[in-house]
Amino acid sequence: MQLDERKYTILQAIIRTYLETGEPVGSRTISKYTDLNLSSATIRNEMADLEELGYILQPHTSAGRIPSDQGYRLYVDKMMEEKEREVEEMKEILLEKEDKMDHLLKQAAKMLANNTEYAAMVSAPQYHRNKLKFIQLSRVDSRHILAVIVVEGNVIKNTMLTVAEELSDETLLKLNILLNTHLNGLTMEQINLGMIAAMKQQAGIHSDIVAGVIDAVAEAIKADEDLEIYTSGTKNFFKYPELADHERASELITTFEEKQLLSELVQDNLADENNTGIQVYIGNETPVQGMRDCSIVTATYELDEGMKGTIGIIGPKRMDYEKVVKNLKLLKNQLDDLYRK
Amino acid sequence: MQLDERKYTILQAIIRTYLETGEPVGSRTISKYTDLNLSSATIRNEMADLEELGYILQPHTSAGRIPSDQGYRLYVDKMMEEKEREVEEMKEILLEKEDKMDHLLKQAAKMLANNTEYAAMVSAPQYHRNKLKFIQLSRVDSRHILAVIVVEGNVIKNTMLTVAEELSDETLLKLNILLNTHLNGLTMEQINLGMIAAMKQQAGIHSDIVAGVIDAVAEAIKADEDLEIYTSGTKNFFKYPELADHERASELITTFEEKQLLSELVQDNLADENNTGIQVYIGNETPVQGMRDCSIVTATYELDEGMKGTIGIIGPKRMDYEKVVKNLKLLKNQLDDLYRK
DNA sequence: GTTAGCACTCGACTCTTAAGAGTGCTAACA
DNA sequence: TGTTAGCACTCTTAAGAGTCGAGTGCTAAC
Repeated sequence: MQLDERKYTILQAIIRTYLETGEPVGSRTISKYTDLNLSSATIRNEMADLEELGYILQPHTSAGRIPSDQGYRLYVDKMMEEKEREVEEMKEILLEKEDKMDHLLKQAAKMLANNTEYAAMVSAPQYHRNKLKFIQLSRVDSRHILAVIVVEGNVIKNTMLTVAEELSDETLLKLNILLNTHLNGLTMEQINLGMIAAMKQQAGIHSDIVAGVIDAVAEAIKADEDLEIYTSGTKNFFKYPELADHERASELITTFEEKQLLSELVQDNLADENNTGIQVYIGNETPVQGMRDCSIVTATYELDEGMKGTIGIIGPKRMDYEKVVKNLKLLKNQLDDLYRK
Repeated sequence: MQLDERKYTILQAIIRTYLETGEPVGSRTISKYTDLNLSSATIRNEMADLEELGYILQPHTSAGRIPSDQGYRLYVDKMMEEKEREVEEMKEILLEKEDKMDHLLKQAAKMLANNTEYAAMVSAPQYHRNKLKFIQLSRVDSRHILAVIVVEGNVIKNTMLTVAEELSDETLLKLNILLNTHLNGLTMEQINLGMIAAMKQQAGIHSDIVAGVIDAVAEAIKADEDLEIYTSGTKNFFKYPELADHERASELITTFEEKQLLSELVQDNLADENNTGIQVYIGNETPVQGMRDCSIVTATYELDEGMKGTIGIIGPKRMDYEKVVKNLKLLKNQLDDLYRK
């Protein structure tokens, strides 16, 4: 049996209706809804075929049909094939140009959740194997030295070091030169024990400062490993009865709160090299345990210097995919452009 | 009518039983539970009195009684009066000494939530009216200047400034001196437009850098206003049926997610000068809208240099107050000691 | 002051019933 | 051969009736 045009039209009608109502869709509804001018009986026949093909399901005998994961998948794929949707009628999103990235991303998550009425997540950009760019030691007061470490991608880390006695300007300068000469432009792997020993020796009685700086450098470089993820719109789960029963809701909310569980999603996305931009996971396709009853739509954005991050929407399988894709694309573009202009 | 010893014993028995079960408590249960050796009929009489006094409620005729907010209040007050509970049998909490404060606090929230089975929040410490301590400009590469701003309490802010053309070492040094001379030791209020204008004039063609730094300083000083709050254990709300219905849960979760809404709580706590350490809000006493069906127990911790923060537990009114208080005290002490040893 | 007893109340649960939506199948029609 | 009308059947859902039991308030006796 083949999926001909008419069958697809009916499938589409079923899905659209189900997206709105969340209730199983009956043959009569479709008979009236579409402009095919077919009786409910004919629709019933076609529906039986669609069921046999695996695109729709019957929750129980004598209920209407609901789309299966496979059905959604077909629908989404077709939709994505269509020409890039115009984004014109969307109301302008105001991403205020805050200089603090985390504020911006928090705001982005919130906006996504508000616009779509689903739950949203935004991951901070991940950096690729960082090189050290610059180290600066400064005296803050007689007992404290501030070490500022700048890593490729302009990630900055500060550490306050405590010293037993005040350092002279000269000593500070010497240490600054020592550190920068040895370490600039190096990656984690390139900084080895031999170098560290040599530097400590040169630093003499101030070797503890060198040690402190090295620790901070290590931390600054590996900082990308604990991934920052912002979420918003948790309460939207309650808007969809199929997600809102205690057990499911509790699981979803935990997954959403324990942001580490979402990192799978981010990894999955960033790993996919030929990622065209938007990724849709339906039901069991999800890489995130505990969201098997949901659909997840994600996009990958890229800031300057190869820093990539992920934004995503989590909602019921009967999600308004078009709206969601539109929103994600829009935000993705905004983020892509952010540091490019 | 007076609340005599026997009435209080009965009230206590009602509350204790209700804490466990969450079900209205009947007279027969109390008659068996306490060692007063009173028949259910007598208990019924006393209960009628307690109800008249406002300590307990009847959800409907012919149901048992549940404690009123006033009842809880009495119970909690009496409990707090009792000698400081020993904390001995508590299993040791492992607060690994991470140097990153936010990690530590996140972990603290998680631990609280796990230990108590309620939802937990931890606010990052707030600083009091900050003075500028130190400014440092450094050249990162030919087009970028890094401004590091250190504020009293060793709060550090970094800003990357972009310049049209490379600055000489000499210019940089001059700017550094200019900024530090004018601004060090000043508060937000003390930096006025006249000063800024004077500095810009002295900076000549580099006045845009001065402007950039001033902006960053403003932000660093007011940074305490957008308060960082960490939460954990949202799913625990689902453990208590009285909080788990859709409407309530949705509201609670939103409140918990929109951390700004919790700031009331923190403010309320920090404002209270003669705060002995633990604060209990029952039902309507809460300063947080949308948590009127909950009880909230908070503690204030204090790090070095007068930096204060709040930790808290949010749960149903029938909360195990003793356990919660114990946990909060323990964590408070750990945090208090953190930078003191 | 305490208790036993009794009538009464009211929510929770179970069972039944009816309505309604929707199906599959068959037979007739174009 | 594809489409449609009709009908018996299935299954869910909502409403109603009845029962159970926990718990109360009140009264009268100890």
